[in-house]
Amino acid sequence: MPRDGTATRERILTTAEQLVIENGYAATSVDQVIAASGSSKGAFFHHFGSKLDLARSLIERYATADIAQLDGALAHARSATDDPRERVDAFLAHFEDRADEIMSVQSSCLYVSILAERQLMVAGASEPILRAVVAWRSALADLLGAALGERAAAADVEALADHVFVTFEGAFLLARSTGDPGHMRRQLATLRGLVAAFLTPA
Amino acid sequence: MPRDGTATRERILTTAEQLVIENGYAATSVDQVIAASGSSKGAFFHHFGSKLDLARSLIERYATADIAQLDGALAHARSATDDPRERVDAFLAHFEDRADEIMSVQSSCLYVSILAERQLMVAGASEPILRAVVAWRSALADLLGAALGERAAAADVEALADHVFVTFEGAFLLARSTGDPGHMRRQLATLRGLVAAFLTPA
DNA sequence: TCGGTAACAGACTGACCGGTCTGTTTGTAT
DNA sequence: ATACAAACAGACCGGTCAGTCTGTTACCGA
Repeated sequence: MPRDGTATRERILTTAEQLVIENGYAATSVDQVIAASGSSKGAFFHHFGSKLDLARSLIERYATADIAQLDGALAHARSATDDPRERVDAFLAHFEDRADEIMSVQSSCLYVSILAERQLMVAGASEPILRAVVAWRSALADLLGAALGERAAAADVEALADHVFVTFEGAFLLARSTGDPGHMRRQLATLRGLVAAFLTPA
Repeated sequence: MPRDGTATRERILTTAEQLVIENGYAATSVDQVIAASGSSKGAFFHHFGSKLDLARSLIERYATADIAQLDGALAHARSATDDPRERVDAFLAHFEDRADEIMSVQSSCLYVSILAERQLMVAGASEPILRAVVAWRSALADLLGAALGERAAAADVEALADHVFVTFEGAFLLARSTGDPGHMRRQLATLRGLVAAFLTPA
Protein backbone atom coordinates (compact mmCIF):
# COMPACT_ATOMS: atom_id res chain seq x y z
CA MET A 1 0.00 0.00 0.00
CA PRO A 2 1.42 3.41 -1.04
CA ARG A 3 1.39 6.51 1.15
CA ASP A 4 -1.40 7.08 3.62
CA GLY A 5 -4.04 9.62 2.56
CA THR A 6 -6.22 9.60 5.63
CA ALA A 7 -4.40 12.61 7.08
CA THR A 8 -5.09 14.62 3.92
CA ARG A 9 -8.69 13.47 3.92
CA GLU A 10 -9.16 14.50 7.54
CA ARG A 11 -7.48 17.84 6.91
CA ILE A 12 -9.89 18.52 4.04
CA LEU A 13 -12.87 17.48 6.17
CA THR A 14 -11.87 19.65 9.13
CA THR A 15 -11.21 22.66 6.93
CA ALA A 16 -14.43 22.16 5.00
CA GLU A 17 -16.44 21.78 8.20
CA GLN A 18 -15.28 25.17 9.44
CA LEU A 19 -15.91 26.85 6.10
CA VAL A 20 -19.37 25.31 5.66
CA ILE A 21 -20.44 26.18 9.21
CA GLU A 22 -19.24 29.75 8.70
CA ASN A 23 -20.36 30.44 5.13
CA GLY A 24 -22.83 27.73 4.23
CA TYR A 25 -22.45 24.78 1.88
CA ALA A 26 -23.42 26.34 -1.43
CA ALA A 27 -21.40 29.46 -0.65
CA THR A 28 -18.29 27.38 -0.03
CA SER A 29 -16.47 26.44 -3.23
CA VAL A 30 -14.32 23.39 -3.66
CA ASP A 31 -11.45 25.70 -4.63
CA GLN A 32 -11.81 27.50 -1.30
CA VAL A 33 -11.61 24.24 0.60
CA ILE A 34 -8.57 23.22 -1.42
CA ALA A 35 -6.79 26.52 -0.81
CA ALA A 36 -7.61 26.64 2.91
CA SER A 37 -6.54 23.05 3.48
CA GLY A 38 -3.36 23.43 1.42
CA SER A 39 -4.46 20.66 -0.88
CA SER A 40 -5.20 20.32 -4.60
CA LYS A 41 -7.96 19.46 -7.03
CA GLY A 42 -6.41 16.07 -7.57
CA ALA A 43 -6.29 15.28 -3.87
CA PHE A 44 -9.83 16.53 -3.26
CA PHE A 45 -11.47 14.50 -6.01
CA HIS A 46 -9.34 11.51 -5.12
CA HIS A 47 -10.87 11.42 -1.65
CA PHE A 48 -14.37 12.68 -2.51
CA GLY A 49 -16.32 11.72 -5.59
CA SER A 50 -18.10 15.06 -5.70
CA LYS A 51 -18.86 18.12 -3.61
CA LEU A 52 -22.07 16.40 -2.53
CA ASP A 53 -20.04 13.43 -1.38
CA LEU A 54 -18.03 15.83 0.78
CA ALA A 55 -21.27 17.06 2.35
CA ARG A 56 -22.35 13.52 3.14
CA SER A 57 -18.96 12.67 4.66
CA LEU A 58 -19.00 15.92 6.64
CA ILE A 59 -22.40 15.40 8.21
CA GLU A 60 -21.74 11.75 8.93
CA ARG A 61 -18.54 12.56 10.79
CA TYR A 62 -20.26 15.42 12.62
CA ALA A 63 -23.30 13.37 13.66
CA THR A 64 -21.11 10.55 14.91
CA ALA A 65 -19.14 12.98 17.08
CA ASP A 66 -22.42 14.50 18.26
CA ILE A 67 -23.78 11.14 19.38
CA ALA A 68 -20.47 10.42 21.11
CA GLN A 69 -20.93 13.67 23.07
CA LEU A 70 -24.42 12.51 23.99
CA ASP A 71 -23.10 9.18 25.23
CA GLY A 72 -20.47 10.95 27.29
CA ALA A 73 -23.08 13.09 28.99
CA LEU A 74 -25.28 10.06 29.60
CA ALA A 75 -22.43 8.16 31.22
CA HIS A 76 -21.64 11.17 33.37
CA ALA A 77 -25.24 11.57 34.47
CA ARG A 78 -25.57 7.88 35.32
CA SER A 79 -22.38 7.83 37.35
CA ALA A 80 -23.21 11.06 39.17
CA THR A 81 -26.37 9.93 40.92
CA ASP A 82 -29.05 7.30 41.11
CA ASP A 83 -31.92 9.73 41.60
CA PRO A 84 -33.80 10.09 38.29
CA ARG A 85 -34.47 13.81 38.67
CA GLU A 86 -30.89 14.53 39.67
CA ARG A 87 -29.73 12.57 36.65
CA VAL A 88 -31.63 14.86 34.31
CA ASP A 89 -30.12 17.84 36.07
CA ALA A 90 -26.62 16.38 35.90
CA PHE A 91 -27.07 15.65 32.20
CA LEU A 92 -28.07 19.22 31.38
CA ALA A 93 -25.45 20.68 33.73
CA HIS A 94 -22.80 18.69 31.89
CA PHE A 95 -23.48 20.58 28.66
CA GLU A 96 -24.01 23.85 30.48
CA ASP A 97 -20.51 23.53 31.92
CA ARG A 98 -19.08 22.87 28.46
CA ALA A 99 -21.14 25.48 26.63
CA ASP A 100 -18.45 28.15 26.40
CA GLU A 101 -15.89 25.63 25.23
CA ILE A 102 -18.29 24.29 22.58
CA MET A 103 -18.96 27.79 21.27
CA SER A 104 -15.27 28.63 21.13
CA VAL A 105 -14.51 25.79 18.73
CA GLN A 106 -17.65 26.07 16.59
CA SER A 107 -19.65 29.25 16.11
CA SER A 108 -22.66 27.31 14.90
CA CYS A 109 -23.90 23.82 14.14
CA LEU A 110 -23.27 21.95 10.90
CA TYR A 111 -26.85 20.68 11.06
CA VAL A 112 -28.05 24.22 10.39
CA SER A 113 -25.93 24.50 7.25
CA ILE A 114 -27.23 21.21 5.89
CA LEU A 115 -30.86 21.77 6.86
CA ALA A 116 -30.80 25.19 5.19
CA GLU A 117 -30.49 23.64 1.72
CA ARG A 118 -33.15 21.22 0.54
CA GLN A 119 -30.89 19.80 -2.18
CA LEU A 120 -28.63 18.32 0.51
CA MET A 121 -31.53 16.61 2.25
CA VAL A 122 -32.98 14.92 -0.82
CA ALA A 123 -29.43 13.87 -1.67
CA GLY A 124 -29.31 11.78 1.49
CA ALA A 125 -27.27 14.16 3.66
CA SER A 126 -30.01 14.43 6.27
CA GLU A 127 -30.05 10.81 7.42
CA PRO A 128 -27.17 11.22 9.88
CA ILE A 129 -28.99 14.23 11.33
CA LEU A 130 -32.12 12.17 11.84
CA ARG A 131 -29.99 9.49 13.46
CA ALA A 132 -28.68 12.06 15.92
CA VAL A 133 -32.12 13.51 16.58
CA VAL A 134 -33.52 10.08 17.38
CA ALA A 135 -30.54 9.23 19.57
CA TRP A 136 -31.04 12.40 21.62
CA ARG A 137 -34.79 11.84 21.77
CA SER A 138 -34.66 8.26 23.00
CA ALA A 139 -31.88 8.93 25.50
CA LEU A 140 -33.67 11.94 26.96
CA ALA A 141 -37.04 10.23 26.89
CA ASP A 142 -35.58 7.48 29.07
CA LEU A 143 -34.10 9.95 31.54
CA LEU A 144 -37.21 12.11 31.64
CA GLY A 145 -39.60 9.19 31.79
CA ALA A 146 -37.80 7.85 34.84
CA ALA A 147 -37.79 11.29 36.46
CA LEU A 148 -41.51 11.78 35.85
CA GLY A 149 -42.47 8.35 37.11
CA GLU A 150 -46.19 7.74 36.88
CA ARG A 151 -46.73 11.34 35.77
CA ALA A 152 -45.02 10.46 32.48
CA ALA A 153 -48.28 9.22 31.01
CA ALA A 154 -49.82 12.68 31.23
CA ALA A 155 -46.90 14.44 29.53
CA ASP A 156 -45.55 14.37 25.98
CA VAL A 157 -42.22 12.90 27.06
CA GLU A 158 -40.84 12.63 23.53
CA ALA A 159 -41.60 16.27 22.76
CA LEU A 160 -39.98 17.24 26.05
CA ALA A 161 -36.96 15.14 25.09
CA ASP A 162 -36.82 16.81 21.67
CA HIS A 163 -36.87 20.18 23.39
CA VAL A 164 -33.24 19.63 24.41
CA PHE A 165 -32.19 19.33 20.76
CA VAL A 166 -34.44 22.27 19.96
CA THR A 167 -32.75 24.38 22.62
CA PHE A 168 -29.27 23.57 21.29
CA GLU A 169 -30.13 24.47 17.70
CA GLY A 170 -32.11 27.53 18.68
CA ALA A 171 -29.32 28.75 20.93
CA PHE A 172 -26.80 28.39 18.10
CA LEU A 173 -28.99 30.63 15.96
CA LEU A 174 -29.57 33.13 18.76
CA ALA A 175 -25.83 33.32 19.37
CA ARG A 176 -25.28 33.96 15.67
CA SER A 177 -27.92 36.63 15.33
CA THR A 178 -26.64 38.55 18.34
CA GLY A 179 -22.96 37.76 17.94
CA ASP A 180 -22.85 36.67 21.57
CA PRO A 181 -21.76 33.04 22.08
CA GLY A 182 -22.65 33.37 25.78
CA HIS A 183 -26.28 32.75 24.82
CA MET A 184 -25.56 29.01 24.58
CA ARG A 185 -24.68 28.73 28.25
CA ARG A 186 -27.58 30.96 29.31
CA GLN A 187 -30.08 29.01 27.23
CA LEU A 188 -28.88 25.70 28.62
CA ALA A 189 -29.11 27.13 32.14
CA THR A 190 -32.63 28.35 31.37
CA LEU A 191 -33.60 24.94 30.05
CA ARG A 192 -32.23 23.28 33.16
CA GLY A 193 -34.28 25.62 35.36
CA LEU A 194 -37.44 25.02 33.33
CA VAL A 195 -37.04 21.26 33.39
CA ALA A 196 -36.28 21.24 37.12
CA ALA A 197 -39.50 23.14 37.80
CA PHE A 198 -41.42 20.82 35.50
CA LEU A 199 -40.10 17.68 37.16
CA THR A 200 -40.82 18.90 40.68
CA PRO A 201 -44.05 17.23 41.89
CA ALA A 202 -46.87 19.66 42.60
CA MET B 1 -45.40 58.60 -12.93
CA PRO B 2 -45.26 55.67 -15.39
CA ARG B 3 -46.67 52.24 -14.68
CA ASP B 4 -46.62 50.87 -11.14
CA GLY B 5 -43.90 48.33 -10.45
CA THR B 6 -44.65 47.54 -6.81
CA ALA B 7 -46.70 44.48 -7.78
CA THR B 8 -43.76 43.06 -9.75
CA ARG B 9 -41.40 43.86 -6.89
CA GLU B 10 -43.64 42.09 -4.38
CA ARG B 11 -44.05 39.10 -6.69
CA ILE B 12 -40.27 38.78 -6.95
CA LEU B 13 -39.89 39.11 -3.17
CA THR B 14 -42.55 36.50 -2.39
CA THR B 15 -41.14 34.05 -4.92
CA ALA B 16 -37.58 34.62 -3.72
CA GLU B 17 -38.59 34.18 -0.09
CA GLN B 18 -40.00 30.73 -0.79
CA LEU B 19 -36.99 29.68 -2.85
CA VAL B 20 -34.46 30.97 -0.31
CA ILE B 21 -36.25 29.32 2.62
CA GLU B 22 -36.38 26.04 0.69
CA ASN B 23 -32.96 25.96 -0.95
CA GLY B 24 -30.86 28.58 0.81
CA TYR B 25 -29.65 31.95 -0.43
CA ALA B 26 -26.44 30.99 -2.20
CA ALA B 27 -28.11 27.96 -3.77
CA THR B 28 -30.86 30.16 -5.20
CA SER B 29 -29.84 31.83 -8.44
CA VAL B 30 -31.24 35.10 -9.71
CA ASP B 31 -32.27 33.30 -12.90
CA GLN B 32 -34.32 30.86 -10.81
CA VAL B 33 -36.11 33.70 -9.06
CA ILE B 34 -36.78 35.36 -12.40
CA ALA B 35 -38.17 32.19 -13.96
CA ALA B 36 -40.32 31.27 -10.95
CA SER B 37 -41.76 34.77 -10.65
CA GLY B 38 -42.36 35.10 -14.39
CA SER B 39 -40.18 38.16 -14.54
CA SER B 40 -36.96 39.14 -16.38
CA LYS B 41 -33.37 40.17 -15.76
CA GLY B 42 -34.32 43.73 -16.58
CA ALA B 43 -37.16 43.80 -14.10
CA PHE B 44 -35.13 42.16 -11.37
CA PHE B 45 -32.17 44.52 -11.56
CA HIS B 46 -34.50 47.46 -11.96
CA HIS B 47 -36.02 46.75 -8.54
CA PHE B 48 -32.92 45.35 -6.82
CA GLY B 49 -29.44 46.70 -7.25
CA SER B 50 -27.88 43.31 -6.65
CA LYS B 51 -28.63 39.84 -5.32
CA LEU B 52 -27.38 41.04 -1.94
CA ASP B 53 -29.85 43.90 -2.09
CA LEU B 54 -32.60 41.30 -2.61
CA ALA B 55 -31.45 39.50 0.55
CA ARG B 56 -31.60 42.72 2.55
CA SER B 57 -35.06 43.54 1.24
CA LEU B 58 -36.24 39.98 1.92
CA ILE B 59 -35.10 39.88 5.52
CA GLU B 60 -36.40 43.36 6.23
CA ARG B 61 -39.86 42.48 4.96
CA TYR B 62 -39.78 39.19 6.83
CA ALA B 63 -38.65 40.71 10.14
CA THR B 64 -41.30 43.41 9.92
CA ALA B 65 -44.00 40.78 9.42
CA ASP B 66 -42.53 38.78 12.28
CA ILE B 67 -42.71 41.72 14.67
CA ALA B 68 -46.27 42.36 13.53
CA GLN B 69 -47.12 38.76 14.50
CA LEU B 70 -45.52 39.41 17.88
CA ASP B 71 -47.61 42.54 18.39
CA GLY B 72 -50.73 40.63 17.46
CA ALA B 73 -50.03 37.96 20.06
CA LEU B 74 -49.25 40.62 22.67
CA ALA B 75 -52.53 42.39 22.01
CA HIS B 76 -54.38 39.09 22.25
CA ALA B 77 -52.71 38.17 25.53
CA ARG B 78 -53.42 41.57 27.04
CA SER B 79 -57.06 41.50 26.06
CA ALA B 80 -57.54 37.91 27.22
CA THR B 81 -56.79 38.40 30.88
CA ASP B 82 -55.33 40.72 33.50
CA ASP B 83 -53.55 37.99 35.41
CA PRO B 84 -49.80 38.12 34.56
CA ARG B 85 -49.31 34.36 34.56
CA GLU B 86 -52.41 33.76 32.48
CA ARG B 87 -51.16 36.38 30.03
CA VAL B 88 -47.96 34.43 29.43
CA ASP B 89 -50.02 31.31 28.90
CA ALA B 90 -52.39 33.07 26.52
CA PHE B 91 -49.45 34.48 24.57
CA LEU B 92 -47.87 31.06 24.06
CA ALA B 93 -51.23 29.40 23.39
CA HIS B 94 -51.85 31.96 20.65
CA PHE B 95 -48.87 30.67 18.65
CA GLU B 96 -49.56 27.07 19.58
CA ASP B 97 -53.02 27.40 18.03
CA ARG B 98 -51.52 28.85 14.86
CA ALA B 99 -48.56 26.48 14.65
CA ASP B 100 -50.00 24.15 12.01
CA GLU B 101 -51.09 27.10 9.89
CA ILE B 102 -47.65 28.70 10.15
CA MET B 103 -45.92 25.49 9.10
CA SER B 104 -48.27 25.03 6.15
CA VAL B 105 -47.27 28.35 4.59
CA GLN B 106 -43.54 28.22 5.44
CA SER B 107 -41.57 25.04 5.97
CA SER B 108 -38.81 26.90 7.74
CA CYS B 109 -37.71 30.36 8.84
CA LEU B 110 -35.93 32.87 6.61
CA TYR B 111 -33.73 33.77 9.60
CA VAL B 112 -32.13 30.34 9.35
CA SER B 113 -31.25 30.87 5.68
CA ILE B 114 -29.66 34.24 6.38
CA LEU B 115 -27.84 33.18 9.55
CA ALA B 116 -26.39 30.16 7.76
CA GLU B 117 -24.19 32.38 5.56
CA ARG B 118 -21.74 34.74 7.21
CA GLN B 119 -21.39 36.87 4.07
CA LEU B 120 -25.01 37.98 4.46
CA MET B 121 -24.47 39.06 8.04
CA VAL B 122 -21.40 41.18 7.44
CA ALA B 123 -23.26 42.70 4.50
CA GLY B 124 -25.84 44.11 6.89
CA ALA B 125 -28.59 41.56 6.36
CA SER B 126 -28.62 40.54 10.01
CA GLU B 127 -29.74 43.84 11.51
CA PRO B 128 -33.45 43.22 10.92
CA ILE B 129 -33.04 39.82 12.61
CA LEU B 130 -31.46 41.46 15.63
CA ARG B 131 -34.33 43.97 15.65
CA ALA B 132 -36.79 41.07 15.80
CA VAL B 133 -34.81 39.21 18.47
CA VAL B 134 -34.73 42.28 20.69
CA ALA B 135 -38.43 42.94 20.10
CA TRP B 136 -39.32 39.40 21.19
CA ARG B 137 -36.93 39.57 24.12
CA SER B 138 -38.23 42.85 25.55
CA ALA B 139 -41.88 41.94 25.02
CA LEU B 140 -41.48 38.56 26.68
CA ALA B 141 -39.28 39.96 29.45
CA ASP B 142 -42.09 42.32 30.33
CA LEU B 143 -44.70 39.56 30.40
CA LEU B 144 -42.47 37.15 32.30
CA GLY B 145 -41.21 39.78 34.73
CA ALA B 146 -44.77 40.63 35.68
CA ALA B 147 -45.67 36.96 36.07
CA LEU B 148 -42.67 36.27 38.27
CA GLY B 149 -43.22 39.29 40.46
CA GLU B 150 -40.60 39.61 43.16
CA ARG B 151 -39.09 36.27 42.09
CA ALA B 152 -37.95 37.94 38.86
CA ALA B 153 -34.76 39.16 40.53
CA ALA B 154 -33.57 35.60 41.11
CA ALA B 155 -34.16 34.47 37.54
CA ASP B 156 -32.50 35.35 34.24
CA VAL B 157 -35.67 36.85 32.81
CA GLU B 158 -34.04 37.94 29.54
CA ALA B 159 -32.65 34.47 28.88
CA LEU B 160 -36.07 33.01 29.64
CA ALA B 161 -37.59 35.52 27.23
CA ASP B 162 -35.05 34.57 24.58
CA HIS B 163 -35.99 30.94 25.06
CA VAL B 164 -39.23 31.59 23.18
CA PHE B 165 -37.32 32.70 20.09
CA VAL B 166 -34.95 29.78 20.63
CA THR B 167 -37.86 27.34 20.71
CA PHE B 168 -39.30 28.71 17.48
CA GLU B 169 -36.04 28.46 15.56
CA GLY B 170 -35.14 25.11 17.06
CA ALA B 171 -38.57 23.72 16.25
CA PHE B 172 -38.24 24.85 12.63
CA LEU B 173 -34.99 22.89 12.38
CA LEU B 174 -36.43 19.84 14.15
CA ALA B 175 -39.40 19.86 11.79
CA ARG B 176 -37.00 20.01 8.83
CA SER B 177 -34.74 17.24 10.00
CA THR B 178 -37.63 14.88 10.67
CA GLY B 179 -39.89 16.04 7.88
CA ASP B 180 -42.72 16.42 10.38
CA PRO B 181 -44.14 19.96 10.65
CA GLY B 182 -46.21 18.84 13.65
CA HIS B 183 -43.11 19.32 15.79
CA MET B 184 -43.75 23.07 15.85
CA ARG B 185 -47.06 22.70 17.67
CA ARG B 186 -45.69 20.07 20.03
CA GLN B 187 -42.63 22.14 20.88
CA LEU B 188 -44.75 25.21 21.56
CA ALA B 189 -47.03 23.10 23.76
CA THR B 190 -43.98 21.75 25.57
CA LEU B 191 -42.64 25.26 26.08
CA ARG B 192 -46.00 26.39 27.48
CA GLY B 193 -45.99 23.50 29.93
CA LEU B 194 -42.43 24.20 31.04
CA VAL B 195 -43.06 27.91 31.53
CA ALA B 196 -46.30 27.26 33.43
CA ALA B 197 -44.45 24.99 35.86
CA PHE B 198 -41.67 27.53 36.20
CA LEU B 199 -44.06 30.39 36.92
CA THR B 200 -46.04 28.45 39.53
CA PRO B 201 -44.86 29.57 43.00
CA ALA B 202 -43.26 26.80 45.03
C1' DT C 1 -50.13 64.49 -29.11
C1' DC C 2 -45.93 64.35 -27.77
C1' DG C 3 -41.79 64.30 -24.77
C1' DG C 4 -39.98 62.04 -20.82
C1' DT C 5 -39.33 58.65 -17.54
C1' DA C 6 -40.18 54.48 -14.97
C1' DA C 7 -40.91 49.64 -16.05
C1' DC C 8 -39.68 46.17 -18.24
C1' DA C 9 -37.39 42.50 -21.90
C1' DG C 10 -33.58 39.69 -23.13
C1' DA C 11 -29.01 39.10 -25.53
C1' DC C 12 -24.59 39.33 -23.83
C1' DT C 13 -20.10 39.20 -20.83
C1' DG C 14 -16.40 37.89 -17.87
C1' DA C 15 -15.63 35.50 -13.72
C1' DC C 16 -16.09 31.46 -11.28
C1' DC C 17 -17.81 26.88 -10.45
C1' DG C 18 -17.68 21.69 -10.18
C1' DG C 19 -15.56 18.18 -12.40
C1' DT C 20 -12.08 15.79 -15.68
C1' DC C 21 -7.77 14.38 -17.34
C1' DT C 22 -3.01 13.78 -17.86
C1' DG C 23 0.97 13.39 -15.65
C1' DT C 24 4.16 12.91 -11.45
C1' DT C 25 5.52 11.36 -6.96
C1' DT C 26 5.83 8.01 -3.28
C1' DG C 27 5.54 3.99 -0.58
C1' DT C 28 5.56 -1.04 -0.76
C1' DA C 29 5.47 -5.87 -1.99
C1' DT C 30 8.26 -9.09 -4.55
C1' DA D 1 15.88 -3.10 -8.64
C1' DT D 2 11.48 -3.02 -10.41
C1' DA D 3 6.67 -3.13 -10.98
C1' DC D 4 2.51 -1.31 -9.45
C1' DA D 5 -1.08 1.26 -7.39
C1' DA D 6 -2.54 4.80 -4.41
C1' DA D 7 -1.78 9.77 -3.52
C1' DC D 8 -1.38 13.73 -5.22
C1' DA D 9 -0.59 18.18 -8.52
C1' DG D 10 -2.53 21.42 -11.58
C1' DA D 11 -3.88 22.69 -16.45
C1' DC D 12 -8.05 22.53 -18.57
C1' DC D 13 -13.21 22.36 -19.94
C1' DG D 14 -18.17 23.27 -20.40
C1' DG D 15 -21.69 25.30 -17.92
C1' DT D 16 -23.68 28.59 -14.80
C1' DC D 17 -23.46 32.66 -12.25
C1' DA D 18 -24.35 37.72 -11.13
C1' DG D 19 -24.47 41.67 -13.39
C1' DT D 20 -24.55 44.94 -17.83
C1' DC D 21 -26.32 47.05 -21.80
C1' DT D 22 -29.24 48.18 -25.43
C1' DG D 23 -33.38 48.45 -26.51
C1' DT D 24 -38.79 48.65 -26.26
C1' DT D 25 -43.21 49.53 -23.95
C1' DA D 26 -46.50 51.76 -21.07
C1' DC D 27 -48.05 55.65 -18.65
C1' DC D 28 -48.55 60.60 -17.39
C1' DG D 29 -48.04 65.61 -17.36
C1' DA D 30 -47.99 69.57 -20.34
